[in-house]
Amino acid sequence: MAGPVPPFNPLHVFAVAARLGSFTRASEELGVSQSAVSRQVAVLEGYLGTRLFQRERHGIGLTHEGAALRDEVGPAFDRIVAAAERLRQDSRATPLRLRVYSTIAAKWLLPRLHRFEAAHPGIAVRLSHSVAPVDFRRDPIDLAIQLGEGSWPGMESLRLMPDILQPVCSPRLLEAGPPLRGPDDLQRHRMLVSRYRRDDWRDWLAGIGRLDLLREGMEFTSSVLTYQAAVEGLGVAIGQMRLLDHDIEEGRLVPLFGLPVERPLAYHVIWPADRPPDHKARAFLAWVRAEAAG
Amino acid sequence: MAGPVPPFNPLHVFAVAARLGSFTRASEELGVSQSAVSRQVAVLEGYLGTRLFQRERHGIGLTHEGAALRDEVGPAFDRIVAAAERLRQDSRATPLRLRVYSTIAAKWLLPRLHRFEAAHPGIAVRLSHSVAPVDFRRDPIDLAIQLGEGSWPGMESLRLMPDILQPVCSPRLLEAGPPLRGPDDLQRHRMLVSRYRRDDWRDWLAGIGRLDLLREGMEFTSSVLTYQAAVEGLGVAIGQMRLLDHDIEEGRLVPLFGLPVERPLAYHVIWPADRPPDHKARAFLAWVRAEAAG
DNA sequence: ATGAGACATAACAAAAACTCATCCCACCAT
DNA sequence: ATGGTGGGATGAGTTTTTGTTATGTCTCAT
Repeated sequence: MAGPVPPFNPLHVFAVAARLGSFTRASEELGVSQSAVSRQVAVLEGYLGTRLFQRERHGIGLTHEGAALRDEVGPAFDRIVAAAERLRQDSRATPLRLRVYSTIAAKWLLPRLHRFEAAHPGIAVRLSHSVAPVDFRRDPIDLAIQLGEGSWPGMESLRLMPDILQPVCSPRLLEAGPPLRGPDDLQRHRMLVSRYRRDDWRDWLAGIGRLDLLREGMEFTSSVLTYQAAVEGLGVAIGQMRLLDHDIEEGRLVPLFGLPVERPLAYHVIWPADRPPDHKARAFLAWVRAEAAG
Repeated sequence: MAGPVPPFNPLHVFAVAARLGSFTRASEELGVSQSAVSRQVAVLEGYLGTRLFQRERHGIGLTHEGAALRDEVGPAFDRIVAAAERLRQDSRATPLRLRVYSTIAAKWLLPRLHRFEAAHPGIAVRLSHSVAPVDFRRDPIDLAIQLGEGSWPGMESLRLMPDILQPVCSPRLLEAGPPLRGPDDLQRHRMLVSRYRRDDWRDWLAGIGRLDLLREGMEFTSSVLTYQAAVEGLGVAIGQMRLLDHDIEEGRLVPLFGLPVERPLAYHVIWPADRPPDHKARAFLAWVRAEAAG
């Protein structure tokens, strides 16, 4: 049963080209360039030592050998493709259910999720959010991302990234508004606050030893809104730096003062200890860890 | 009929592993490392979003999905492999017939022919030699390599490489024998001559303007023997440099005096003008040209 | 406990596949 | 005949896949 195996990708490309009778149309169906098809067929011909197509005036025609090969491999590939596709569909029917904070979803996970989908086209992801801690017995959830110290009773967890605080504002505000050279200057600016993260300003000010600067701020019902307000130049928000890399890279926000403060809490992926992660969950864990690290 | 296609190599590796029930044994059958099999299966599982094997105590077992997939793709791959193999065998049944000088065969072509076979496993090569010019009407030959000026009546040709002459000897002779600092020193050495290339010494000496040094030499019935005599330290041979690169690289021979002389003749591949090269001949032409150039 | 067997994983290297840009060639409409 | 068009081939360079080595983990048998 051993022996040399033929190159399967060229064979498949050949099968498609033979079915359509044209390299160009095969390249369209396969979503690659015409050049790629031409080359793959040439590779196969080199491997087999036979011409499979006659290159003719305006087009191609199968040789005798080519026709014989197509009759054999065409149906076989159809079968393989169908079987794989069926399995992939079945698998997508039971998606991986994630629960995350909406801030994480909007600012961190969604912008990179396309990469996960590309790497694992068979795994569908369903996201849900809530501010309240997840209850795995009640909620139909496989994995959750939560902020915490890393130990939840009856749960296992994987530490993703720390929660690092630093004030941020729009570059326009920094240029055009009252100066923002040091924490003292915050007194001349509006402080933007997220309802569910009221302590962030306190924690940061405590971290730099300037609790005296704590004031009431303008409150929003979610961190996403708060950051959006900062982008719009409405004031200075206290930012979770690991979630804002995109906004900072693209110049919508700038971090202020160079005084980051790391909170004792960190983002973790958690799951119930009595339900070990299945294949999909493990794939997501490996991926999300790499994303958080890189 | 379009749609995304699954990765075929991982599928094939999976089919083998599923049939054998072991990654390690699959790796042996496929001639790759165990690690490669493990990774290919992991790629496929990632693509499909499903576990195909249960990694168990001491070994693996197919999951439900894995078994279903194997039943579909296993036979399909068998069919593809069989069809390709059959074509390849058929094709090898009519080998490419080459006629070359035995020197070219031994010193240049044979040492690199394995690369051609690796690139075109479907093309079998049959070599024959003769000193006399090829007669395509009489000899059952597809392509020949011959020395000449590049134009043969009724034939097409591809220039391969020039014929460059330079004396060579064994490094031992150079060290232990009488000195060989310049052409004059040849008088104190035996000159080795090939019967069919008697003019080589004359041409070289003429090229450096020292025809006065021409003497009788020790004659051998082929260039291969002549070079072998030089390797054994029996004297100084007049070498065709393009054929001796291997011997020189590996220290069996050293070129002398740094005075190469290019003859007006060059090695060409030739074929009858009324029989254009078929697929195999074209493959060989492309390959041999690249080898001669690189 | 200890070592042997079997799969997983990280880091790196090689080979395959692909792309872009450009040719070449046959056909067709001016 | 001339230039446009459709279809395939090819050179050069890049990206993806595939593979390797070395090492780790886990389980079983001694």
